[in-house]
Amino acid sequence: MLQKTNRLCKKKEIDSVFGRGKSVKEGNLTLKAAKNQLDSVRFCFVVSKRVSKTAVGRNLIKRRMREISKAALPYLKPGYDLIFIVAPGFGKLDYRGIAEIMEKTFLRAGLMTAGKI
RNA sequence: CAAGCAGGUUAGGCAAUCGCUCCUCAUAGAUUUUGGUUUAUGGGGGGAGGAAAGUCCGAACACCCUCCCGGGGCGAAAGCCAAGGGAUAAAAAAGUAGAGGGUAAUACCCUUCGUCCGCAAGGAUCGAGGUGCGAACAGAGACGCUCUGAGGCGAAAGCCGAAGAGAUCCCGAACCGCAAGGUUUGGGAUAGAUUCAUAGAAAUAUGGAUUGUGAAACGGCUAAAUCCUUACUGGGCGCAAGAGCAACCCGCCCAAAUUUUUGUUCUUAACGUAACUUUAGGAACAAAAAUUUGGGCGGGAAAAAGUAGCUCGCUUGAGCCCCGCGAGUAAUUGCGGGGCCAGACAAAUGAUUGCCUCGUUCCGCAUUUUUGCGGAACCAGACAGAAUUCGGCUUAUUACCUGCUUGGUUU
RNA sequence: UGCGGGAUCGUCUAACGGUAGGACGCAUCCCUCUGGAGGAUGUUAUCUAGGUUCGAAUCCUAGUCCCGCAG
Repeated sequence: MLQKTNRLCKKKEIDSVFGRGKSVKEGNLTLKAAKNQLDSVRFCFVVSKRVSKTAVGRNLIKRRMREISKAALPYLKPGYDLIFIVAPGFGKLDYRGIAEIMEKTFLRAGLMTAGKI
């Protein structure tokens, strides 16, 4: 689990990222990124009910993405709010598959310099 | 061995690295609510289920409505107000239904009677009293026509019902019309085809039987799943209930500042005077009003808008599990002992690995079959994640165990 | 989390427990030199599974899917 300083929780802030953020799409994953006034990177994960019918399946995807984000945190540029939106078809992937897609997404968005997670 | 019926248990373990949340202790820091609050680090401890699910029921708890009791207060009295407690009686609405029991309570559970289903083990969302719908086809005939109603039966709902009126059908008469038909009027019928017995002079009444049709046939069937009554149960609304604080708004009070007005005192200038007076300006004090700021107290009814700010409720309760001794056929329950109990708030309980068993699939050998042994692969694999809390029900699902029934085969 | 509503032809909708109707579509034909308009004929449906009933779109139970409300 991420620390509280790396979580994006408030509805207002999420709405503002949706409004002014730039989006990058890689496969089934969409990333919305926007600058914030802080030194840290904050994450938010959106997994709709269409991805997985059960709460267990959705929580598993979110937990794995949080772990990958935690591992990637030292390599990322600070000062951004990030929202990951998961599209259907994501539930079949395991940990390594998700990590691969997220790494590609970070590189395409220009948030990461070294390609190591 | 096969098919089936009933009941029960289980829902992996150990370890490594990196993390999250709650409680507690220590250290360091911040801060005038200072044995408080809060931040960081470290030590210790706790951290999903049998269904956490569906939300189909029931309760606890909270608020509201109705009603009852009511400490106390006011009043000459009648009576009025009212903290608080409650659901005996009433209203309304919703539900329940063989009998008896269990429970906080239920549409749940247990025992038992009857009925139905099943060869059986067993099973059923069957069960108060009454009334009532029953198309089409088939059939002679399909719930039996409507209203008033003397009288009778019944605890009630309601039922039976002499007689009369209307309606429909059949038979007939008169009139109108070329005819189809129409109007008026008389009689009969409106539960019954055939047959038997009894009573009777008879009409008829009562009781029984029958072919065929059909789901159902003058005697029943069917209401939790379209009604009424009786008996029983106060009702509604759900923790996004509800409460407090802050903030905001309104009112009052206090303090300070500024402005304006008035009054008093002092002073400057001007007209005039012996002098007071008068006019204009300044300073000080007092009073009033307005505005702003700060503090305190009280309130926020209705409507509209904004903000999902903080805290409590919030997790130990009708608790759950095990053992022993009792009550009871049982569900359940009394006493004693021991053990266990998550509390987040965009929402923790995890991620990546290693090993061990439990399993699953495949292959080979032995065996009549079941099965056993060996090897390989997958390697805890299914359903599934607390959100106010419990008790049921239902649905989803892994691996197994026990008892019983029927049938087959072998001895 | 709690509470509530719904599912009927391709679409929008009706229907006391008793033959599932209508509109717009679609197909064919007529009309016209052709198309449109108009006319005629036809096509296609009760979310799923049990139950109550002689009989279920309707009533009951369970499930699936969709939608709404809360301060």
